Amino acid sequence: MGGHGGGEEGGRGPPLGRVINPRRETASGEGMREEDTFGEWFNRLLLEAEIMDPRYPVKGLCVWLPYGMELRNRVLSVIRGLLQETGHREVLFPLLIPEDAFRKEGEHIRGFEDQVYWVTRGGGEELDVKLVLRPTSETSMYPMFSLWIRSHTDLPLKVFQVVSVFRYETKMTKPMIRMREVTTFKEAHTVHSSREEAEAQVREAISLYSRFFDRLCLPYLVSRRPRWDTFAGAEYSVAFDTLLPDGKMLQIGTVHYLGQNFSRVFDIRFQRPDGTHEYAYQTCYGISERVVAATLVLHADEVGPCLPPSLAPIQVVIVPIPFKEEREPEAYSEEVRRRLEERGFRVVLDRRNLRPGNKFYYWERRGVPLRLEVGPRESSSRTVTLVRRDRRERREVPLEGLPEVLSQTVREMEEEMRERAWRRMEERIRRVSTLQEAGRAAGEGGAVRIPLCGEECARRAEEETGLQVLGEELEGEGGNCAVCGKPGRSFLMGKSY
RNA sequence: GGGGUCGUGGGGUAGCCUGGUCUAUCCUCCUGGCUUUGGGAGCCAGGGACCUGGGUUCGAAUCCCGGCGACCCCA
Repeated sequence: MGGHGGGEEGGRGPPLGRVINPRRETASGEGMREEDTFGEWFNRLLLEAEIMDPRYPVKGLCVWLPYGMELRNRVLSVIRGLLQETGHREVLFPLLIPEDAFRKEGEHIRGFEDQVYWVTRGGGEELDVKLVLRPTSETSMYPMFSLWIRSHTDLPLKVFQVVSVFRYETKMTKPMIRMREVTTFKEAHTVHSSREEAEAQVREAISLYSRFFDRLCLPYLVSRRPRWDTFAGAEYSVAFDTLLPDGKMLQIGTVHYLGQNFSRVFDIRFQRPDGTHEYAYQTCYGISERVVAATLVLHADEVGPCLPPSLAPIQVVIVPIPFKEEREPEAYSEEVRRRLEERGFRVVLDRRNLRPGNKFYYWERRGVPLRLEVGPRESSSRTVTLVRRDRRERREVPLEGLPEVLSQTVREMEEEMRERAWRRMEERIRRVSTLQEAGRAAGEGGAVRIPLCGEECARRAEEETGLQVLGEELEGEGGNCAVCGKPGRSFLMGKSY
């Protein structure tokens, strides 16, 4: 896994350069400690795990550190793979959008104008045409789509890009969760020749994102956002939310059906086989680095994160347990490392001059999912001691066949991490039938499923509970509306980022 | 949008209320040395800080005002 750290020969050693994070006393318990606030805990986790440095001197901007960058890139390669398998092609549009294009779609501009950054000057000169830093790329892409699309044979068009987007957030910013520069915005945009095909694309996107979150071992809830929370310019929006340890819901993905709202104003038309013209039907859908935040936070314990092994920049750390006058473990641990690298595992052999326990903590803070302890005992019996980061149970495994055992362990571990995270989330999402129960359940740090008959009553429910209506579940059991008593459908309510 | 708490070495803090022995505390971290280290944090030495701009004062880490930044609560 070259390139990690400035360690020993071949870059295989641990990072010996600057170690940013401090040592900390650890307490028992899981994840956040009592005295932690979520924000402070998360900042500390990011810095100690060397994922991100939140200390950049501009509000709402952060720095990705090398180790975090590797994690980010692995996450991206998963989503890239899924998109490419389903016929999406990667593109890259400019960061700057001219004012007139940005202002074309009325709803869209109303949704974003309060939070865009303007570029109004070049050197000492005022610009004739003001430019916005994209808050999202519809208005950057769609004028070009209009040029590209002539005929039904040009459709469907399915593209995506991974870029920074900028939003002048007025709320409190939070590293990776609410940023003014979202540095990892994966946005897909598709164009279709019929409403049916475009809505089928919405379903494909939902299934694609579901598979993506499964790969990250993340639990999620899917709901259709209420009208007032629909993406600016869309006909409807479907969103994925997950529950964070502080009891708030985090939106980790959205899928929007745009209908012809944008194609009309950007003049994206195609010619049908019969010679007539029609405006195209569009969708767009996005995820951001918030998925990395969720992955870190939902699989963490009091020491730090536990990365899903298939995504971890370092999958296995080997810690030699030395013995006086005994050189054998060193040679033996080299052999173990070599064998695993030959089989494609991302491995670090930590030969630093530190006590083993010190190294255990060091790698656990960085979320390395698997550890091999190799001492005189293992050396003489040709075995290793395998420790899973999430369970910390020790288990002796013969060197012969170790790669197979590790592959098996990776599968089991991810399955377990996924199930554990799902269980923890579901336990905290109560099904309730009254507003009083909703308020109480949310007060205990969770969210609720509640039957409501429609958006009017959803509004009322928000006002009376102080909670937010996230949306109507796509698949959910109904019941009588908690506000008016008429037959209703399952809505999600909770506190939200 | 409204309210609150707070900015001290890279990280976490003591000191601030009651201005002066603050040449600023402790832990961690970093550097160097020692030690091949006994399955969960070795030992010794050294390095490193009062967010920023103004004001009050003989004197400001400490008091006042603005800015920037962090965290929390409510809508």
